[in-house]
Amino acid sequence: MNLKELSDLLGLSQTTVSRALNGYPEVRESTRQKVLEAARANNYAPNARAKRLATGKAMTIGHVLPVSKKHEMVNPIFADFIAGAGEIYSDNGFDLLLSVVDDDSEEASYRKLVSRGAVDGLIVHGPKVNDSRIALLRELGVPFVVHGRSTEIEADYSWVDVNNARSFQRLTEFLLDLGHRRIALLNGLADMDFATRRGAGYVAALEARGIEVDPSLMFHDEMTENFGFETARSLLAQGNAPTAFVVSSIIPAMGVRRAISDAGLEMGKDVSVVIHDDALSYFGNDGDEPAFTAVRSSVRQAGRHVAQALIDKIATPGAPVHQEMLEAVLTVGRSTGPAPALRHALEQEK
Amino acid sequence: MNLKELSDLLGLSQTTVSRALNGYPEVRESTRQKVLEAARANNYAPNARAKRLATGKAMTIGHVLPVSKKHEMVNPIFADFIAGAGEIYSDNGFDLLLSVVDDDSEEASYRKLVSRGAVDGLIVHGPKVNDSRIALLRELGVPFVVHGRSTEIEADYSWVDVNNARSFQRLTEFLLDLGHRRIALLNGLADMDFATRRGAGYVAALEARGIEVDPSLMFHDEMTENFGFETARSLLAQGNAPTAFVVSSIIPAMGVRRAISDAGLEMGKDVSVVIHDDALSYFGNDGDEPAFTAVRSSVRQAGRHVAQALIDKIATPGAPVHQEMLEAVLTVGRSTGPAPALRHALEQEK
DNA sequence: TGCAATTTTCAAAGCGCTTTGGTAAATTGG
DNA sequence: CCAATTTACCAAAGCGCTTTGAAAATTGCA
Repeated sequence: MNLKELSDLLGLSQTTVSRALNGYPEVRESTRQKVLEAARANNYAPNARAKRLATGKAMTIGHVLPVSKKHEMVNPIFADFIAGAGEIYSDNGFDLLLSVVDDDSEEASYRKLVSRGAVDGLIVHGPKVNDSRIALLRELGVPFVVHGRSTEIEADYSWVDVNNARSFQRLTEFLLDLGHRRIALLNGLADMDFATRRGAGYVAALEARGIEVDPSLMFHDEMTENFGFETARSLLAQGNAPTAFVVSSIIPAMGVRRAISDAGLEMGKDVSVVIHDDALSYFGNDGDEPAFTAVRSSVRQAGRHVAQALIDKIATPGAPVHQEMLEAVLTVGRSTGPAPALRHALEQEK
Repeated sequence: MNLKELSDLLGLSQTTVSRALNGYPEVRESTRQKVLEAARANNYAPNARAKRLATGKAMTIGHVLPVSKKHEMVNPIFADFIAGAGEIYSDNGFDLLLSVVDDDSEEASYRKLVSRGAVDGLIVHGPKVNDSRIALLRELGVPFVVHGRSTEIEADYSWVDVNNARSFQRLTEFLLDLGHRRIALLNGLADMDFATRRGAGYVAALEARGIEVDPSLMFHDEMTENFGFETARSLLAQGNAPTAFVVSSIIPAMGVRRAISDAGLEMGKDVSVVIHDDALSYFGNDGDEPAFTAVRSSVRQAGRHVAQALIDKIATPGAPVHQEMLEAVLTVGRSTGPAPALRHALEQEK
């Protein structure tokens, strides 16, 4: 059923039917009711392809998911982020176009999406330091919002981020307060902007206490369970092992926990672990006593905020950029305790 | 830049330019080259909205991601599946439309997507037993492929699935061969079709050995890490605890492992664990000695197959249904060993 | 009752492509 | 060399909507 058929059926013009359906005022209320009912009865929905051509709007937001052929790695936070963003799109009548591309053709993909007119706006995922996509999208003149930020980019652009530096400084300080001095950092890939900021927070906390930063305790990699496991295993096997770990995601933290128990040690007693927790739906790190001490910031919530910001931007092209810092709260769980040296001292006291 | 501008620029008609770009034969090769070069130089790409209206094709595949407001749970395999499917779409010029909907309005969402003409085909995720979506999509007359199957549905429809029953029978037999007799099953939600089949495989293995099935050892829930942890913890704390676990996904298996080590036990020695491994990119359970003994079947690969099947179906409407069973291979890892009783007997022998 | 103002409806143009049904120009065959 | 093809190109229609500009119907007020 198309508009012509529906209007013939009603004995009205296409104009009137279209206006009735789209809520325009210049149509009598009784007519509108008739139209709406006929549309429902005949299961009519305006053809999206025609509507988009006629209005010049795609009513679609693009997300580009770069997939490295090398590692075959998909960012595990992606699904939760998309779920959050998608809720907002649904509520606002937007479609979500997901473009899965090889990571070396990511820019071409953005370019194509825009020149084809397939999207009204784009989300930038996983910005790197000095990310070239930001300049590209500004040049293309398409509305976009970045999930995260990109250091070294001067230009104003819209973003939604968490305070990674402060969070990691806070996590590190927490460990320092417990007497830990050798603290390992398991971070994301070195070129990711968030990893840079997290590293800076970690370093700042150590330096503020006059503790020398040991580069051999800082690791960058894809945040897999295996990365956590292998790194922690080799660290724990060596002399002068760290007594604590700061881990960028709950997934490598699973690996760290595995390495700790494999080594016959106890997490929260012999070795402490703190993490950044994205509040992934299948890894609830919550309740009265979460497994891990963590700064938590729901990536799903971030998805909602990013989506809303982009929709607003599309609706109001002239508006100033949207820059929003989400809070990450520090919650103490069972994965942390006094450093062994300090613990012995405390026990002595009694 | 649109087609009219480009053809004016070239001094050719829109017809000729369109044909040159779309590879039709009735255009001189030298002309085609000129057109292609001008298109490239001017960064021209045909407007997707106009093209879709003109051709009557959306060149878009729809995926519906139902998100339960209750559990706020997103299926963790979704991202990897989408990554696989998306590769195929990109290679074939299709877009991927992802619709995130509340799980009680899922059917309405399919209906709308089709009547709007927004998609040429649909993927059905996570089929339940006797899933109503299959009848709906047949009625709507839209091409679709199911990832999984739906028991009790008589009609022919296209699907790509793994042999869940056989896999779980095999996993259970493997444990039985090691002398385990009390074996717990941590399964997905009871109404999911895959969970039913897996449960059946587990039961079949036990019954074939004349071992009574104990319903108090069978659990159904969302496959979160916490589900694995809580279930295993309470089981291990009670008298007559199981000596082995069959777990439907690596994620709850992480929780089981945590519960085992929290109980001061050793996985692979005191307690054995076998899993279904979807080969999620961030949980590599591979290498010479995988952490878990598992039947593995890459969900990303499944995504590729499902996508290809759907594209074929769209290209050839009259073709017979595509029904494909993917193989899951059993790989032995470090999470399994002889049942304690059997182990003691073996040690005695020496 | 009559006429201007207002409300309601309509015909037709336009969105940017593809595709049908042509027409010249170039090529071929006898 | 000329008719019959074949090749290379074009004008215009059509995809199903929205929206502009105009007409018809209704209302208000003198």
